[in-house]
Amino acid sequence: MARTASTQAKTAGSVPRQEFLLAARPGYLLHKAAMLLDEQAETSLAAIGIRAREFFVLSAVAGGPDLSQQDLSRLLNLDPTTVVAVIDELERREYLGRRRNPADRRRHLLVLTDAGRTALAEADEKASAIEAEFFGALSSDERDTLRDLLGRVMSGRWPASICAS
Amino acid sequence: MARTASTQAKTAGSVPRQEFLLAARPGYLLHKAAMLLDEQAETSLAAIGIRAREFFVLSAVAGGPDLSQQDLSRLLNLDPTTVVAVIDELERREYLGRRRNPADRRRHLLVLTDAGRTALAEADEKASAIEAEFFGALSSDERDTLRDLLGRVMSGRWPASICAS
DNA sequence: TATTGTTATACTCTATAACTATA
DNA sequence: TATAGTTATAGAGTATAACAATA
Repeated sequence: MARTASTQAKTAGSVPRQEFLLAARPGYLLHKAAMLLDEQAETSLAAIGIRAREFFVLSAVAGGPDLSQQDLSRLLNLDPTTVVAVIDELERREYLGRRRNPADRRRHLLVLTDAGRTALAEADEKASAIEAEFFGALSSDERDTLRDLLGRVMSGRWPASICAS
Repeated sequence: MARTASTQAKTAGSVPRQEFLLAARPGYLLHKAAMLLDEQAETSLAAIGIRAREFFVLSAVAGGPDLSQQDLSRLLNLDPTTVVAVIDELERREYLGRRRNPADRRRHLLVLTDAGRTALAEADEKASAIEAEFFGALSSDERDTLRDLLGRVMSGRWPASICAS
């Protein structure tokens, strides 16, 4: 874990001075908030022995066995070789299994095990707790608004493999 | 640049299926949107030969010469050793200079040169263009709302060195 | 005794290219 | 001829520890 993270928590102030112009940019706020959230998520999930990216993969695979490893790569912004490594590890821990896809024997069907589903449920609970803490300054309505706005920003930017149409 | 990025743009769909549960989480939306924005920012700034982190440092230093390198580390979520490398590079290109701080001779005063100010102005324009494109799906009011919400989330999480009180 | 900046170094993560098997 | 997954390897990025100068 980065040394910057823990130090930051201790020296946290209230609101930045006007001179720090980046803080006025929605883009930088998005970047900075995501960095903080990523750190907290990684720390919190470490308590149950799961990396954030592993949680992402488990969660995506839980949606159905139809996502190829390359789909996961595009969806989760992970290099294809990183996906291999993550799935190797998840398979080693018996959270999921690779089966051949009969429809296209180059691809794998990724299927969760019961242990995988249990781990995912645990991680999902942690994720909710992290969000509750991280977005704690916002009311429930405001959190919905934030989610809608970010959803709109992301609209049209998801890979085709997970889209309805 | 990640291969996932360019591929993603080409295969972009509209809105994720319900089965991709992560897409319903404000936390994951924040994470994913920031990844995309970071990629686009890096690509766009590369056109003028500047890294995103270099832009961040230039912008923070422009606010005043009172931020130490460790302040920058905490503020920008960069390891202290990374800050040294970034400033080395910016100094080599004569965008800024290190002066001894007479008040505390362990610290440096980081001062922008005219060339640094010019580069910053260029980068700032690029940044505005990136934001205009990235948040293009939102109205001006909605963009303000997003900025306010993220600002509230970040409130109390900035390092003391850039805070007013 | 603690802190700032620095260096050297180890480590992790990511990207590149090549290969196998399938289509 | 192209694609999915894999491997090996190179390269970039990050963290760790130690040091000099200063407080």
